[in-house]
Amino acid sequence: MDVVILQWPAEEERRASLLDCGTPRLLLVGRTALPPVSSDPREDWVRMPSSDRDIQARVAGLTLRCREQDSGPTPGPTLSLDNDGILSNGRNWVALPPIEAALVGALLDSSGSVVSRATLQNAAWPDRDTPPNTLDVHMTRLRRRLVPVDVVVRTVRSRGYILDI
Amino acid sequence: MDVVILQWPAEEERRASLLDCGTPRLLLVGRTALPPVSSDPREDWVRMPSSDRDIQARVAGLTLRCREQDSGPTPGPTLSLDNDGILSNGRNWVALPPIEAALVGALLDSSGSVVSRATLQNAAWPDRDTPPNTLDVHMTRLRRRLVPVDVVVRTVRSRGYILDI
DNA sequence: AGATGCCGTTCATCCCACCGAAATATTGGC
DNA sequence: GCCAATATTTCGGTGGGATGAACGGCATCT
Repeated sequence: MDVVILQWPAEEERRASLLDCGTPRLLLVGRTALPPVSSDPREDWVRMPSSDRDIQARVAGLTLRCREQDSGPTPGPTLSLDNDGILSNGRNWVALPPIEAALVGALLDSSGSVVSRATLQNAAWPDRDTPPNTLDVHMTRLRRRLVPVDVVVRTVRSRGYILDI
Repeated sequence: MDVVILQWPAEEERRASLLDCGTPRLLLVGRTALPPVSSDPREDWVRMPSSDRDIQARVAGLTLRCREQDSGPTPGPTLSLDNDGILSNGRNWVALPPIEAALVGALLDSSGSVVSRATLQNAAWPDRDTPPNTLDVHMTRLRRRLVPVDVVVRTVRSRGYILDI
């Protein structure tokens, strides 16, 4: 887990998204900006300008702190899908309708590798076959629903789809 | 729990003893000193010289972080239901009539996962079965009553209900 | 007893999430 | 530019839930 370094307050939105997925981050605080106050142990900041040595030290501290914490009770941002179609990522979650749950299930099973359209069709409609476009439609809907939990489905043209967290 | 401010590396021994008793501390790092690298979330440091504003921000961050951590691994606001049907969330509370209390009880037992309609029916009417719509009506009333205590019951279509805090 | 208020039940109706299909738009490879 | 693959939008149908209203039981208050 690497520390992400970003500008503050310029990259405020990026910071928010990193916070959501629990990525450790170091904010470089502009000369006149107000430093952010956060309770997140995965965040730190330095007032710019600052020596490389100090920045390295902050990064090292952050890394240590995260490692410590990850080895603790919090196993880290895990993506999981339960039997009721609840997909949770960290503290966020969504309820997926049956078909979309089946699709995510198939994508999750082969997490990290591409899943073919045929496999997905089979997972979602085991006992029937559908016009090919149906899958596309459900993919679009699924993608929309996954936005709040910060999960992305990438398409690999003429090969299939793959999950990206 | 107050933050102790001390010089680094001059007060190295004092730092060690504060670390032992878990007191939050902010090290003022001398102009040429090497910054300490620590995994302790109750410690922070600033390179001197530094503005009061920045030091205040560090102290505030440390304080927040400690408070968060002290409140234990359960970060959620304590939601509890007693035997008299009093549901309290922080300093807010409501009195629930017997059936609604039973419903909340069941939802709370499986907090974090979906509770089926069947389970809820069984919790609310253990010795008899009701027309399915009865549950809906009680759910509607329950929701209305839960607004002031800031608790939401989400429905997971054709699966059941889940508590959301 | 009558009045009042809370609770539980049922009924009737309305809303909206989910799904499938078809039409249209966009993208990528050649 | 052309074609194939994929995206997106729209529409209608279906069924699960949500909601409001009405009724009866039961307690408390006057």
